[in-house]
Formats: sequence, structure tokens, C-alpha cells
Amino acid sequence: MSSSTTADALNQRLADSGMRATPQREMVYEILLERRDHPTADELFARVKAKLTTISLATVYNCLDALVQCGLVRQVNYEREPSRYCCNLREHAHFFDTESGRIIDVDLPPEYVDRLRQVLPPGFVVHGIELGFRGIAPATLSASSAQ
Amino acid sequence: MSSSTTADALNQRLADSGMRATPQREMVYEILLERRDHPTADELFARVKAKLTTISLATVYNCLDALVQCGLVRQVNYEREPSRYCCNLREHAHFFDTESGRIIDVDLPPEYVDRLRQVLPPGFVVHGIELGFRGIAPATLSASSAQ
DNA sequence: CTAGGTGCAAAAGGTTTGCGGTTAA
DNA sequence: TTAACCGCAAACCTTTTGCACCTAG
Repeated sequence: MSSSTTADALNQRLADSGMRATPQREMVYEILLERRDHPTADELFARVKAKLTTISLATVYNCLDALVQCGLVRQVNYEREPSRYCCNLREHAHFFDTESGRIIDVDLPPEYVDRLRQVLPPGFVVHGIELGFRGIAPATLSASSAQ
Repeated sequence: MSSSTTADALNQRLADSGMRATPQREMVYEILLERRDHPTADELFARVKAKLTTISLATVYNCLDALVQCGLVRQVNYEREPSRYCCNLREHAHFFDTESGRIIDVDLPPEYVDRLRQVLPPGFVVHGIELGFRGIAPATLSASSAQ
């Protein structure tokens, strides 16, 4: 049920971008949805391999590229660390907790985003905004998403 | 004169962080100030090598690390591209022009920065904020800094 | 039948490190 | 004299690519 609807949605999204659904892509996406904790490709590889034992790391990278390209996944970069992957499609910023290494999603209200771009002089065409905080999160916040 | 005062400032900053001034560090910093165009380490290496012919790429990386650590230089990362280096110490965002590859500094008024952090729920300790825009800059803007 | 995907291994590419020699406090 | 720093080369690590094989449309 829920799993089949996400599979359908994935199928649709991939098709819209001229790509096919495959067991590997479905599994990578499913595992990414399972815990929304911004894993690296390597970490994801380990989790996926437990269920699809023959998958390779290169395929995980390829699947993630496909998911990013079709707009279902966001690639999150912090400094020069390995990329992390995020299946939260809402407009949000990232808080990088330097103590735990955790990434926390912070929802951004639409009017906040509008105000963000107002800092640009006129004439700039904006295709994307990236807002990141670095610091220490309240210890009590154990989930991977705030607000 | 101006060059000697920046050298003094560099010396001071390095000393404050327990490091020495060296010809290589001075030259890397000077070249970085010359054109404020966010070069990569490689690019900087080429420019510095023209004046300090024996310098090595590893030393450029080490010098940049030193300059970043003592707070005179900011390391700017965009997606997974090579790091770029920025000697603008004012609070500012970066606009990544996807057509030219250029990075444009956008000054952030203090009250804007204050408003940025207001999106965080209470309890978060912020040590740094990174705001980046991706898009197309007005062609007329040829300088590397806006506002 | 053919375009697109997978898995493997090797390559790429930016950055870091180890080491012997040098320099400045 | 001794701790910091340089230059060189090798190592590192994440990501990409080439290639042979497979599979769905």
C-alpha cells in the first residue's frame, strides 16, 4: 500500500525525466525514506546491501544521481565532507551539528524564502537558494527534523 | 606602504593563532587580495608560482589552511567543485553564476543576518551561517562584488 | 533488437600526509 | 637547538568512468 504508492510516484517521476524504475533505484529510495537521517552514499550502500546483496557502490551513486535528477532527492554538501542525501522535498535549511555530525532540517516558510532573495540587487535570476547553519543543536532534539 | 601594513596584519593574525609569517604565506595572501575573484587552490598556485617559482601546490594548500585558520580567508564550497578562497571578511553571501562560473559576493546587513537565525527554534547555538544563491547574474556586473 | 541499467574494477581528481632538509625564534 | 615550515612524492578518499553483460520496452 504505502510502499506501492511511493513506488508508483517514483516510477512516475523517473519516467518524467526519461528514466526507468529499477529494483535498485526503488530500494535506494525506500531505504532513504526509512530513516530520514541524511546518510552518505557509503552508509546508504551498507543499508541497501543488507537487502539487495549484489548491489555495488557505483550503482548506489548512479541511483542517487537518478533520484536527484528527477527531483526526489536533494544532495547536501557540507564543507568538503562526503555528500549526504536528503529526501525532504519541502523548502528547508540545514543545521550542521558540529558535535554530533548530525544534520537537522529546518523548515523555511515561503515568505522567509522570499525575504532571503531580497538581499540581491535587481537583475539576478535565482534558480536555487542554499541556507546552512553550523553550530550546536539542543541535546533534546533527537529527531532529524525540526519544526 | 599598504603592502607592508597588510603584511603586518597578517603577521599579527598568524601570531595570534600560534603560527609564523613566511614568504609563502605572505605571497599567497597578497595574490589573493590582488584580484578578489575566488580562485581555486590550483589557480592560486599558478599565480603565486609566477612570483615564487619554487613554491609547491602542497604549500599553497598549507598556506591557505593557515590563512583560513587565522581567520583572514574564507573557504567557499559550491556543490562538489574544488574549494575556492575568499578574502572578503565582511558578512556576505555568495551568488554562484551558473553561466560564467563566477562567484559574486553579496553583502549582508547585520539586521539581515539576525533575521536569518530567527528561523531556528530556540536552543540552537549558531557558530556560522552560510547563504548561497545559484542562478544567473546580470551580464553588466563584471566585478566580483555586489553592493 | 536496442537503449538504458547493473556490477566490477580501474581511473580521476582534489586534498592530505610523510619525510628529509631548511629556517626562524 | 628545536619547533615550525617547505617541497616533493606518494597516499588518500570520494566519486566517476569504461566495459562486458543483462534486461525491459
